[in-house]
Parts: sequence; C-alpha cells; structure tokens
Amino acid sequence: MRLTTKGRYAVTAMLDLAINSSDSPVNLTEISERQAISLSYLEQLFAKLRRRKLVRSIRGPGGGYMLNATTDEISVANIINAVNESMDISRCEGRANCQDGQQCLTHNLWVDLSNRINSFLDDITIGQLIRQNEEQRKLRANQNDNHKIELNTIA
Amino acid sequence: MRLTTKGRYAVTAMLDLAINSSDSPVNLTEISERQAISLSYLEQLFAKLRRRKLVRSIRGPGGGYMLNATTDEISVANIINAVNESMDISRCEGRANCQDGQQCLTHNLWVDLSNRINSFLDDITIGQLIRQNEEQRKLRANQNDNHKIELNTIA
DNA sequence: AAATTACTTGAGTAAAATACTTGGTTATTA
DNA sequence: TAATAACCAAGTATTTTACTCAAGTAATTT
Repeated sequence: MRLTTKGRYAVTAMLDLAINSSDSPVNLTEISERQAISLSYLEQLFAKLRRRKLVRSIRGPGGGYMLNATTDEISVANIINAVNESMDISRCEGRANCQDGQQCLTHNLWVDLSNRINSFLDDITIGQLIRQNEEQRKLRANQNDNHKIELNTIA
Repeated sequence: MRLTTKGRYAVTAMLDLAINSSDSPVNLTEISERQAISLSYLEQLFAKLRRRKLVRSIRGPGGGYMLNATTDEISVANIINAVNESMDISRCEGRANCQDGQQCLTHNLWVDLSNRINSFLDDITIGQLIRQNEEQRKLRANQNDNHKIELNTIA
C-alpha cells in the first residue's frame, strides 16, 4: 500500500465522478476542468480504474465514464491499489536468512502495519466519505441558522 | 500524509533501533547493515528524525542514536511526518471559488480522508507493533509445540 | 594533546516516479 | 459524414528517491 499524490488524484477523480454522475456518463474533460488534472493523465488513471472494473466507459458523443458499482462497494483502497499497480517488493525477498534474521523481524513488522493500513482504507468507501461530508455540511448550516435566530431574537 | 518507500525506510530503521537498543546507543552503520539501507541515506533520515526530537544522538566512539521517548510515545505517523517534511499543498489553495465550488467539495473530502489516515497512524505506536508481533510469534511457537507433541503421541 | 572514531553537513548525481504533451485511432451519435 | 469522446503509444519535463563523495565537527581514548 502506497499513498502518493497519484492515489490522491485517482480518489479525487472518482469522488468527482460519483458526485457528478446521474444516469448519464461523465466525460474526462469535465473532470479535468473541475479538478485541474490534465486530461491525458486522467486517461491513464481511468485506463487502470477500468481494468480493475471500478468504472465502465461509454464511447462516442455524450459518452464518458460511469461507476461500475455503487459508491458503497468502492473503497478507497480499491482506488489506490488500482493506480499503483507496481507491487512494493520487499527488500529481503530471496535472501536465505530472511525468515529468522533480525532484518526480517522489522520487515515483518512493516508488512503487518502495511496490512493494517490497507484494511483500514478498505473499510472506507467513497459513499461513506460523501455522506459524512454532507452531514457535516447540514450540521454547519443548522448552526448558522440557530445563530441567526439568536441574533434576531436579541435584536 | 504520504506513504512512500521513504517513510517505510524510516519506520523500518526506527523499529530496528527500538529492537536493538538497550542502554547503549546504536550506530547507523549497524542499522545500515541489518536493514540494507545505505549509510548516507540513513544519515539524512535520522537528521530529520532528530530535528523532530524522535531520537537523540551521542557522538564519539561508542556513540550512535537512541530513541528520545518510549516506544509507546512514538507513533508511526510521527515517523512518517518527520521524514516527509514538505507539506502536501492542496491544489486549489488561493483560488477564489475554492470554498464553495465543486472542485473543493472533493478537495474537502480528500482532506477529511487524509485526516482520518493520519489519526489512524497516530494511534499505532512502534511499541504496539513490536509487542503485537512478539505475541504472534509466541502463539505460533505454542502451536508448533502442540503439533510436535501430537505427532510424538501418535508415534 | 593527538589520534581516532563516529556523527554531521552539504553538494552533487543516477535512477525512478510523476504529471503532462503530442499525435494519433477507434467507436458512437447526430 | 462530421463531431465527439474514449483509447492508445511514445516521448518529455519535473520532482522525488536513494545514494555517493568529501569535508567538517565533536567526543573519546591513549
């Protein structure tokens, strides 16, 4: 599991797609403009997302991309792993003394941690993120309303 | 929060330090050899770790580095943030329409997620990782013993 | 005090990853 | 058939990573 700006671009683009897609597809030019990511870079990212079946494409005019599953079926880990295909190969792979040596105690510790991060991000879906943000927005809106009412009452 | 091989090197080195330090300091040459990380790269990483007060150095013969806090006071997030100093600047920073525009809805979603990842890794200390691994090792050892006993009994 | 050891610092560099550009092609729709 | 948008490939500038080399500084030992 790696977490770089590349993964962030992919998550951002997928969130944009999720938010802006109704029943009609969203084309990459729109996402490119909204999110300030170059079109061809988006093309590269979406080629990988499509290979992992996270999105499906519709060609021709009016075409674009659609999510290939519900927002609650697509995890952040799914997206990040899709665009970071090149596996992180461990250093000590192939070494004879790997299993028992001290260098591999720490290696195992890293693998454990890496797995924990992965399963953490696998439990966060883009649906969750969007709903959570929506609720926070509502909360803030209510607080503002209350504040206005208070002020009005005082005045 | 970024999670790259650089952060992994730092976490690995800190775990090595935690495991191999008694009351005397551990020098970077040892860590370099055990973990197969070049000495000068370790030097750069430890300069940053020292700036963040995660380790302290003892110079001169017999010198080296020691943890500057207990293993339970040092989180994985501490280590990773120490070596990845350059803050991830958000794309839309400074843009006028950032707060309300659609591009910043997704930006906020990303920031929320980033915060969640950060606090997740801030709750994992290197002490935890080491103890957890030790317990797993014991479990496996016991299972092996039981297996041997079973085999012996059968035979 | 001199020599040694070992950490410290900085400049420079090769290799890799990132982000993008260019220039196409193929499929679909109007 | 003309416009649109996905698809594809090759190439490139920039940044980051990981490292080398060299000079400097501090602490210890003899």
